[in-house]
Amino acid sequence: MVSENPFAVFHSECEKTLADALKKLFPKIQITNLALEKPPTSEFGQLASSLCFELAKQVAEKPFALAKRLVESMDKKQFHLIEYIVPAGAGYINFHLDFGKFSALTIESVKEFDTDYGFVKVEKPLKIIVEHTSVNPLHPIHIGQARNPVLGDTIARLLSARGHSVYRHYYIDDVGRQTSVVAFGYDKLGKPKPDTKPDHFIGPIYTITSCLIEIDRLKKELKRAKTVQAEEEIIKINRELDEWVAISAELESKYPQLFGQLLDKISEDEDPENAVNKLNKAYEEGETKAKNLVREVGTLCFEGFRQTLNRIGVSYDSWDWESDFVLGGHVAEVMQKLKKSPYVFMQNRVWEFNAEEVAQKLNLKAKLGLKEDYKIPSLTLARSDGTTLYTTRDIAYTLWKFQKAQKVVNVIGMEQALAQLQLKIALYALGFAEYADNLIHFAYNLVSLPGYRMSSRRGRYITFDEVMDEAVKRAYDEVSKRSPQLSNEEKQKIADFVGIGAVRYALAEVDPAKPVVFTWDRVLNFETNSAPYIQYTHARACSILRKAAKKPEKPSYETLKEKVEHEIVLSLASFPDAFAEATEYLKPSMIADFANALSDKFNTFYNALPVIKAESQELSDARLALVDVVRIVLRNALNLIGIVAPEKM
RNA sequence: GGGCGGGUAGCUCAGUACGGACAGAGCAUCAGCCCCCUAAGCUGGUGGUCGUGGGUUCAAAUCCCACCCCGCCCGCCA
Repeated sequence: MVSENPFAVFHSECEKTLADALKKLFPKIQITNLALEKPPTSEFGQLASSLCFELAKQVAEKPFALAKRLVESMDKKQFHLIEYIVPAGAGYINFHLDFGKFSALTIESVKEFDTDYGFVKVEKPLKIIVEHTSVNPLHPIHIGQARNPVLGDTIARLLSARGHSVYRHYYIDDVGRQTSVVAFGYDKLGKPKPDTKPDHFIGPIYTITSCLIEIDRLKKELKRAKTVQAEEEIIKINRELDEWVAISAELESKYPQLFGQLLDKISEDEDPENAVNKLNKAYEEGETKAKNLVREVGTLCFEGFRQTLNRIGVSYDSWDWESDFVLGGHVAEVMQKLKKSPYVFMQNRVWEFNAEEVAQKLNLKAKLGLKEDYKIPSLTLARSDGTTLYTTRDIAYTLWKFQKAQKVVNVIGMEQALAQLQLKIALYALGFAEYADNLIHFAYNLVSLPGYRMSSRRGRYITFDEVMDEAVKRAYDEVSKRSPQLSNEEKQKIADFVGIGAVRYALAEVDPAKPVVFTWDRVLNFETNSAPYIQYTHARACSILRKAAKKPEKPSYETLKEKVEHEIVLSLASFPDAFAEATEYLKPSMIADFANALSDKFNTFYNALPVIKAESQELSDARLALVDVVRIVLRNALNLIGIVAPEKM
């Protein structure tokens, strides 16, 4: 007998036994929640019910006495996976597994389902778009942003394994003003060919150009403020100016040649800020020259992004240019529809979307988890020069996504929570309530550097490429230390998946809601609770199987009597539930935790009990089978979070 | 000022959605383990007012209320 979810078989057996007993003793009492949960230690069995505490209130009897009576009334002949049931504590009912049978069920099930074990399918598969990363094409992806592709890709893998049709989209935000800034600088330099990785080449151009324009703007503002003697403003501008001048000095010493070139060229311009705005407007209007220029820079950057992401196992089904939605008229169409709705008004010569009014009229606040007296800020839809703003464009993009999918998950930093809320409310306002309900903002917290926030505008960041390079380098040192006998080529290969795996694990393992301060030793961990630890455990399992050099012929699973063996079996059997929960609640970290916990148990087992040289052939075969299924589950879990499961390391 | 998120061992974090049995790991630190299938490992010790104060409950890290600290957002940026 096999099952795609062995623990669920036990669970439903307990449920039925308990429900039957309840019905027999208290036919009139209705209790819907049987309160079955996993007890803290195996001493209390593998499932327990605290229902007697609740029941006690209704029947005026002590919880423990109730537990005792219920247990006594149970029909032991019906037991299959249950070995025995006991009342315990102050009134718990503890269900103990018959591990002889349960080990057989679990091990056979894992073997049978193999590469698909654990991945229980959803009843109604959906088409789901996961939009993630969507870093602007201005500079290399930095470590602060790197949390996004890792989380996004892992979510996509989870949903896909769950049976959904998943499409990974990258939204190329090429319309924003910043894109025009970098294009402006690039143009000033005479569109140079990159002499390094293209995104690393573009990065400093953006930062320096942005800095020079900012200084120019502030100087002009200062002049204006001085003519009207606005003292407070002058102080404020001066402070800002000081900061930017300091940044420019930093940039000049870092990139002397490039800085000089850009300074010369940009100073030639009377009003660089205005030139950028003009470029931005021309781009939105689809003017050929502007379009070619901006797309050229964007494409260069993306070539670099593709390389970076590919290295960590992240790929996309679609790269969506934001400008296509502007040029294709989708954004204008949305604007038209919104203006026709009663929720858009004119203020200071621009159109504003009254999200607050929509929420009130359509009674959305409770549904969206907002306090009734919270006033949702309005959203400005376009600039006074007619160019569009980010969230407005995102509405058009979102509508497009829903033509292709029933559910959309946007992996976007939590700092954009308000914009995402306004976007959702706009969908309701336009009459697309069903879309709004199926739009999920998967928010994650910021990654900062010790002492300060990463800032691409200020050129303060550590690139994702650097982090991976460093991780692989350190992994190489580790491999050389631990396995000096390997060839250089082998060492390099191992260092690669260990280093990259460590980075991926470190970013996926922490709850996305937590803020993260980046430090090297946080990411480059090769000990317990890291990808290398789990990879090592997998390799150890493979090593035993290799050394045994045979299939288990007649395993006798009843011989697996050690506590740690039972714990392993239980863990394996719980993988399908862990997977389903991780997927339903979009919690990639649960898979990492699961794999780590299973590794802990396996290593304890490895250290304490011989497999190949076990006391008897039956036991040896049973343990061999156990090792094999641990290997399968570790591999499946690692694959789910995009980490290589190596046979040797 | 308002909104959102976070606050658990010296450090990094699980656990909070659905309240349950003495709050779990890792790092650091201390003491041990390669006779044996990979020591990137294992065993044991030290270490906790679960931000604070109330409340609900047989039972609260978990639910409710108030407050404190940190971060983010409230832009004709994205």
